Amino acid sequence: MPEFPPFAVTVDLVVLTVRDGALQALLIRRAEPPYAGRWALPGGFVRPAEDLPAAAVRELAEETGLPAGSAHLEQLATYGAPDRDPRMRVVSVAYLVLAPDLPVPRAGGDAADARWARVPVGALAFDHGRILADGVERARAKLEYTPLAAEFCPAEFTIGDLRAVYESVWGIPLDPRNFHRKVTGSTGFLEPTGRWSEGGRGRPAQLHRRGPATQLTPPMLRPPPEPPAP
Amino acid sequence: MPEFPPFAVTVDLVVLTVRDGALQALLIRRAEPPYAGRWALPGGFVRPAEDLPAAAVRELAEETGLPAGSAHLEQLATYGAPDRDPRMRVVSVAYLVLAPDLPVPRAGGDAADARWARVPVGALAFDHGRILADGVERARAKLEYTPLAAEFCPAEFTIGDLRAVYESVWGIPLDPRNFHRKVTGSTGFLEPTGRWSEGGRGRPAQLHRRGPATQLTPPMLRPPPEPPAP
DNA sequence: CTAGTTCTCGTCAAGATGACGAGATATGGT
DNA sequence: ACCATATCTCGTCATCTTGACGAGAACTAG
Repeated sequence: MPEFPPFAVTVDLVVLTVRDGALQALLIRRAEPPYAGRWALPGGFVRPAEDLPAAAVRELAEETGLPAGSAHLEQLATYGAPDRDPRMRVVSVAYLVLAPDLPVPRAGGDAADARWARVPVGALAFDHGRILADGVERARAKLEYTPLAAEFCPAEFTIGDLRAVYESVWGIPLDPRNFHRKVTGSTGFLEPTGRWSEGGRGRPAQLHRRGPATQLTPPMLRPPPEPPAP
Repeated sequence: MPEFPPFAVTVDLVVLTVRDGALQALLIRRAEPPYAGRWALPGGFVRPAEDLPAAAVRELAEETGLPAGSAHLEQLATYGAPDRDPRMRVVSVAYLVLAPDLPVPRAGGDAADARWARVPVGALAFDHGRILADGVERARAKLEYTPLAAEFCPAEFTIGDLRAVYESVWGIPLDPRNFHRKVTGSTGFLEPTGRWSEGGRGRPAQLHRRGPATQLTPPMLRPPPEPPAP
C-alpha cells in the first residue's frame, strides 16, 4: 500500500434560523487555542469510522443541544486551504442546517459559550466568515426554487409566517397578496390543516403544513439587484 | 496539540463535454488495485501543501493532458463514507469540469487507458457512479439559471451550436425559434461577433462569444418530467 | 433548377407576474 | 359599544414570458 499524506478532517456547521424577524446564525465561542475566545462556527473532528453526515449530526447535538432529525441538513462545500488552521493540515466539510426558531442553545463540548447572531456577523475564527457567507447565499438561492423556507417554520404555520421567512432571509419586503397567490398556487408546497391561527393581530389565518413537493415550478425569483444609477 | 484521526484526502474529477451530439464523461481505466482494470473517474491524492482546486487542476493535466484554465471548474461535493475505499479511510472532494469538445485524452499517471463515454455509463469503481450522477445533475440544473452552456462551446459558436448543447445535456429537443428568442433576449449571455459560420448545412448563422452575465434572469426552465399516466 | 436544411424574424394564445383595490375578521384603545 | 388598525384572503388589470407555429432568407446537395 502506498504512503499517503495524513490530513485532519472536520465538519463545520452553518446553522441558520429566523428569530425576531431576522436571519440568524448559530455561533460558539472557542474555549481553546487557536482563536481562543473568538466566535466561530460549531464543528469538530470526524471520527475514524464515522460517516460525514453522522459527524455533522453528532456535532450539532453535542455543541448546541439541538436534537437529530429536527432540522434540514445538507452538505454545503469543503474548505481545505493549506494554511486555514495553524496547527495542522485540516480539510473541513461544511454542512448547512436550516432550523425553526429554537430555544437559546446551551454551550457544550469545546464551546465556552453559544448564541444566535444576526447575519451579517462580525469577524469569525479561521475561514468561518467565508463559510457562513457561502451558507447564507445557498439558503437565499434555495428559497427561490425549493420549498425549503418551510424548514424555518414549526410544523404548522400561516402563510404570513412563511412570508416573514422569505422577507427575513432575503432582506426585502414582499407583497402579501402576490405571495399568497404564488404559494397557494404551487402544487405540493403547502397543505391546509383546516385549523386557524389564534392570538395574533388582525384576521386569523389558516394553518398549513409542508407539502410533498421538492421543487418550485416555476420558481419564486428574487427581484434582481438594480445596477447603481449613473 | 490533541491527537486527531488521520485521513487520506483525494480529488475526483467529473469532466463533461458534448461530443457527437451527446453528453460524455471522461473516464480512466485503473492500472492498480483496488478495482484494477475497472473504469473510474480521474483523480488522486492531494499533496501536503497543495490547495484543493490546485490539486484538481494538476490531476486534470496529469491524467488527461487537458491544459489548466481551458475549462470551467467548480467544486461538486465531498464523499467520505467509511468503507468507500477498501485500503484506508479516504475523503474525496469531487470537482466538476465542463470542457468544450477536446481531442481524445491521453492516458497518464495511474491510468492504463482513458476515453470519453456517453452518459449514462456502466458501473464504475468505488462510489464513482454516484459522483458522476451528481455531477451530471448539477450540470443539467446549472444550464437552467446560468450561461454555463457556453463552456461546452469553442470561443465562437452559433446559437444552433448552443442549442445542441442544451439538447444533448438535457436529452430533449428544444424549439429552435423559441430558443433563439430566449438567448438573444437575455442580456449579457451572448455577444455577436459580426462574423458568420461557414460550410455548414443551411443558411449561415451569426457567430457569438460568451457575454459577461453570470446568471440567467429569468432562467430557462426544463419542461418538468410528466408523471406516469394512470 | 429543385429539394432539403437551417437561421432569423413574426404572430398569437395561454400562463405568470407586479401593482393595487376591497371586503372579512380579528385586536386594542377610548 | 365604537372605531382605528392590522392582517388575511380574494379579485382585477396591465405587462411580461412562454409555447406553438408560420414564413421568408440563405445556404448545400444532387
